[in-house]
Amino acid sequence: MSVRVRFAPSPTGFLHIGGVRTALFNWLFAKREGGVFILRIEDTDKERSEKRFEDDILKNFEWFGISSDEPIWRQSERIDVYKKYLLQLLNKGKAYYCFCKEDELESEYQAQMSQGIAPKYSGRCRSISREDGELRAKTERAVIRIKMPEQLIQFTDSVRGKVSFDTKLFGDIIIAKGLEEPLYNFAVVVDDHETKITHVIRGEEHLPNTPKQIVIQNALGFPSVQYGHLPLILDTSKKKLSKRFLQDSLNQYRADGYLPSAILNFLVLLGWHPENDREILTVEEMKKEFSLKRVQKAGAVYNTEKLDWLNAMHIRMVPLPDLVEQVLPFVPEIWKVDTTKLTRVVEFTRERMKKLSDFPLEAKPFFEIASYDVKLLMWKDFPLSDSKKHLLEILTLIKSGGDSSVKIMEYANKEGKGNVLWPLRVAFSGLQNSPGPLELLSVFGPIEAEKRIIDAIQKIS
RNA sequence: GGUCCCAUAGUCUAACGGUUAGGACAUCGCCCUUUCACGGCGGAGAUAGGGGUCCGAUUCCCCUUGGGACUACCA
Repeated sequence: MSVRVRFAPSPTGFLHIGGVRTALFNWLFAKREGGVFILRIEDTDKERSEKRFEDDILKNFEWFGISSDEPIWRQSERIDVYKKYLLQLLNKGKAYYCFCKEDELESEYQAQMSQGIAPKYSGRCRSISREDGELRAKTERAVIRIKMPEQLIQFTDSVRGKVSFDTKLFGDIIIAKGLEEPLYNFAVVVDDHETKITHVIRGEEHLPNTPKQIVIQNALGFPSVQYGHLPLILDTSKKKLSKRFLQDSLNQYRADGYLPSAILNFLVLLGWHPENDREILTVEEMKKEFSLKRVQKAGAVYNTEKLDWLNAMHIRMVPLPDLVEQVLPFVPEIWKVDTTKLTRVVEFTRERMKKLSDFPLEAKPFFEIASYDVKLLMWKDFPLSDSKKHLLEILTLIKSGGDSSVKIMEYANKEGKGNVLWPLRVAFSGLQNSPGPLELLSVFGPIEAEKRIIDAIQKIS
């Protein structure tokens, strides 16, 4: 049987990094196994689900290059199907209507909790007959509960191995707020079955839901699926990272010019590691090498220092013309006029960038000179007059034509590299730190060079 | 409180029961170098504690400790 997996976000908020990682692991697993990856929108919660959130999720997936192999599945469009299965459970006596009031239940739970017992539903409405239940449900507000069999649920998790839960602690859980309003645990089971999902790969926070879903699965007579629970992504104090933080960071990364491939590379390493020691991976390599067996059990602290490094590495892997394209959103309009020049500048600055938004800063000296203090032209303890002398000499070298950079290097080797090249670099960039003077010269040419050198000389005198 | 899960450096991680416990990020130092970045070389830094099993435990078992998730008529 071929592998079928899904990623099932609920559109109650913007897509966050944790979701991207879960989706990535599912997607990679499917690709590796030659299977199918499905995107399912879990919008059964009408109050909180919003279209704009769904749009955001889809838009981001496109950016990452992760796509659903089949049409997107929306729970809100499947209400009839859930209803069918709900009825089936009701008819078989495996589920029943419950008319208990929420606030009464609440105080019951409180009482149980204060006695140190796990709070659970008493099963009071179990005794209501099918007919009575249905009748009352027409006029009275009712929820549907599943009869929880008392048993030990055991399953083998792909990443955790054998896991077991005692259903005695659960009680009869609510699976729907009525025939038209299925709840998460129930809808998941139905959807996974309807879409023939073979492997459920999701975050560890879902581990306690698994036995409940297995019970529902059994009641419905569905075959079981293989579960795999991914380690949580934690903050520096080892707590599960907040959705809010994860959402903001994804938006921030996009705005800062992190490459999707670098983010994916960073995320895949959060809980997984290839067989060798290689860590810089392209998406294609991830697809080839991913395996559930090598997924970590312990939670991973989210530390983005490595993301910066990975992003720098990925920036270097992008072919130059593509990189120019990608850097464009960060380039001031006036710099876009000369694309040949822009390309050369990108070439000289790509290794200096950690993220694409670094480009304007790194590229600035190629286009314009910063205002600077005359003292900056001084090399170490040598007098400013030395700098002036060297700049004057370079000026004549440039004016004499030919390959001026060769001549400048010859001169620099004779006079001392720092003596010559430092003031020249400052004259060209006006900066404490910048690319080398010859690189700058090769991009903006002799005319601009002469102008900047003359300005520097005038500053000195 | 209850149930469940987890435990190698600051962080991400590697190690069919036998390794000087490996790699990467970060950090520090040196080199390269006109500066910064890049690059190269090197340093410091870890198996939570205690019991077993075994000729031999990072690895298997138990306990302790610590951390976390879940505990909705949300997903």
